[in-house]
Amino acid sequence: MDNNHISEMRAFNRFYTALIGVLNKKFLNGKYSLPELRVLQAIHLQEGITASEIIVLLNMDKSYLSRIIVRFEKKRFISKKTVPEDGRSYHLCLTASGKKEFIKQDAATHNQVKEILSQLSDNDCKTLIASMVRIKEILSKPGAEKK
Amino acid sequence: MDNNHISEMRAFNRFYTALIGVLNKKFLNGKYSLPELRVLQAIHLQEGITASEIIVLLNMDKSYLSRIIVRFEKKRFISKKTVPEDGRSYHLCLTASGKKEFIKQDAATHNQVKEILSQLSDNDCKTLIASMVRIKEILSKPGAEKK
DNA sequence: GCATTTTAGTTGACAAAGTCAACTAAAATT
DNA sequence: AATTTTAGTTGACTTTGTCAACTAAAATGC
Repeated sequence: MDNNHISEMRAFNRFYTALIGVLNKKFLNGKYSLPELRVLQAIHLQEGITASEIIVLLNMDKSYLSRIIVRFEKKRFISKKTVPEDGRSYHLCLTASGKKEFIKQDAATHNQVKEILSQLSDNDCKTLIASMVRIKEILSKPGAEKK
Repeated sequence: MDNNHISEMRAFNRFYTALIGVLNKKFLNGKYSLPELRVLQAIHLQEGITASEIIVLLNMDKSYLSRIIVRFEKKRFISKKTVPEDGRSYHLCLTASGKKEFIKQDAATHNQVKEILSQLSDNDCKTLIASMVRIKEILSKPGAEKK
């Protein structure tokens, strides 16, 4: 096993952590926290998702999630419908205003990434994205991402 | 500007955030927090660094850092020497046991990354690292990482 | 079909992480 | 010499996240 490879990957991890940190700080305009937005996104992507599904999906503490849901309910961004065949759980959906708010936030992140890419030459941009796709592919193969 | 590229980059960000999250959870054996380790690392890499330099380097709140330093001082991991030409600041150094502890922690992360890479074929590993290097290069060019 | 165990979600109490403003003392500026 | 800036500390606070206890419904096992 090549030590240089290990160092390189660690360097990349540091680099990318910092980058994402900056991105997150910028787009988190203070209104919502990252986990909150991820919850909105999860519901947006999968209307009717249940809390326990989100817990697995986002690897989240259930009490933490429960409170996030309560907050969004109070804001009328989320609605709950009891699951007919299971009286313990709820189907979560975005309300119209919840959807609107999510779209708005989502557009903001989109634009932020756009801004980064727009500073690159066409060639760099292509290479960048291709590299990202490759990394994702390689690390998604079985084994690499286990807990 | 290609919307697909933007989506790909966002997908990568989500993917890599999750990966780093898992890594961090694993190696943060509970003993130290991430910022704490980054502080140790900063001092390790640059013996005699001052608090205000760390603040810039790690983009950290000074009160937060101050308390981290106090904790490490109490553990005898860090020593302070006043800067001769500036009575307000201190040169920070790792003590022998501080260094030892840092090395230990550092080895743990190293092994963790090693484990990931060891699950890949030689080819995948090479491609992965090359991709990481390329991403870092491209995004380090002026403009892309500004606050 | 009744007793036990498991699961979904909520709540309370708390710990950890991070921020903000006020402060002290030294250095730099004018 | 007076004023402003800078380094670092401290107090008070908010946000973020965790843990364990709890309720009610569902699934399991005799």
